Amino acid sequence: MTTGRPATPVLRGPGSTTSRASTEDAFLDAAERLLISIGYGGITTRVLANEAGANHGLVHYYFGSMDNLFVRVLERFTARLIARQRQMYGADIPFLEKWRQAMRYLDIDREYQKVWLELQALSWSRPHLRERIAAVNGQWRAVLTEAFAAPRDELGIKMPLDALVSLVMTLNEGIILERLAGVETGQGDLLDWIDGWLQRRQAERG
Amino acid sequence: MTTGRPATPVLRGPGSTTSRASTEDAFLDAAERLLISIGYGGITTRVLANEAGANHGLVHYYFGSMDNLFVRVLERFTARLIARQRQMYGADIPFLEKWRQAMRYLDIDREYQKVWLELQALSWSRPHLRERIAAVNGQWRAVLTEAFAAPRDELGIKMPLDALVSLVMTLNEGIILERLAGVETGQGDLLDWIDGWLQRRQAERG
DNA sequence: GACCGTATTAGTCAGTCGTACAAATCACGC
DNA sequence: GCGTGATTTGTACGACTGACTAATACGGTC
Repeated sequence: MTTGRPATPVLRGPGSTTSRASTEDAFLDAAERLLISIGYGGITTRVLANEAGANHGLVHYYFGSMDNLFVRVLERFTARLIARQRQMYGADIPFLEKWRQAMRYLDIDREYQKVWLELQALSWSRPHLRERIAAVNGQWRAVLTEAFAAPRDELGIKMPLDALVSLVMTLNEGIILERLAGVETGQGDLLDWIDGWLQRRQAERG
Repeated sequence: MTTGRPATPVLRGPGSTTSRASTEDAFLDAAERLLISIGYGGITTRVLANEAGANHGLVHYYFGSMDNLFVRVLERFTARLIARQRQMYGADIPFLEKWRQAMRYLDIDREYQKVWLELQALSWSRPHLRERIAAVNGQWRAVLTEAFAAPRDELGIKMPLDALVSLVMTLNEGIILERLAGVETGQGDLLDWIDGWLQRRQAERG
């Protein structure tokens, strides 16, 4: 498990809400692990509290509802990966290298992807969650829009930027969805072809 | 609701299992409607039986488990749409027309898509369902592989067929996933660009 | 009309659920 | 060392769950 942080005791600062942060984090860490392993359907207040090593009554005391806690897990996890992704795309290396790194991340980040899709599935039946889930989608879209604007010109891609970003977004989401269902047929062929296409373009243009 | 069939009383044939089929269908129809409207998480034997107008004990009598019933819903629904899709792709019209019809279906079939993704989400935490869900994915893949083999040659697409099919599959799945979360940004631009690209190719080659 | 197997019903079972809440505990300023 | 408010605990509640069972209704066959 690369994502869960140890429940390090936090140095108590002045004021009143001292250990609150660490307990909240224990819940968020536990929920993250459980979303990855058993999905939201199997998470009850008692199961979650047991995993977090805390009392189940605290879930409502701190978060009000399980839904709210779940969304906080996604938002915290997303912030980590968005920052990493922005840094990667901002590096001063050829675009082809960035693309390859992004495809490696697509392979590595399966735990985040599970959390993201679990929460999406939850939002299908919980309309009040839709907005916050869509916001996460929007953040990823913003990262890709920034990252692909310049390479699009350099590689001479005629497709409008919005269309290109949607192509990459849906490609990623489709691959994630299939992999979660245990399907990987043809994905390697497709990603290999894209890699070759980028190589050729870079050789011609760059 | 365009998908649910009315619970027409079936003419009792000889033998013993006479009205069994109609009761089973009532459950499958009800489950289909409920998967679309509230998702699998909200469906219990009693809710389902109420929607089907039957006794909740019959769920186990007929299907053994809710999971099994859910998968039968998906398989029945898939069979309907696979047949329609094969017929459409088999017609003697230009490929561009077929593609446009497929994109119309992608817009119309949201109820099926909801059922499909609900069942995929269920399979994430139920390993024993994975195989049957993956089989549905395989059926769609087979349809696309047949449908795109000839057009690929005619339009002079260099990408390997498996890669091309994965591109179309993941594109579709990504669009479905985003739409379920209420996100449609850029999809129109992308589909318009693809349409234009196909027009140009057809004009040059066809 | 008696018979038989399937279809159907109502009801029971042992659990689990989210939520609420009073009591206990804790940290900390004074 | 006491008061105070935040934090944590244990317990209880009513509702609900999937699974199961025994009894009954029914439809067709002799």
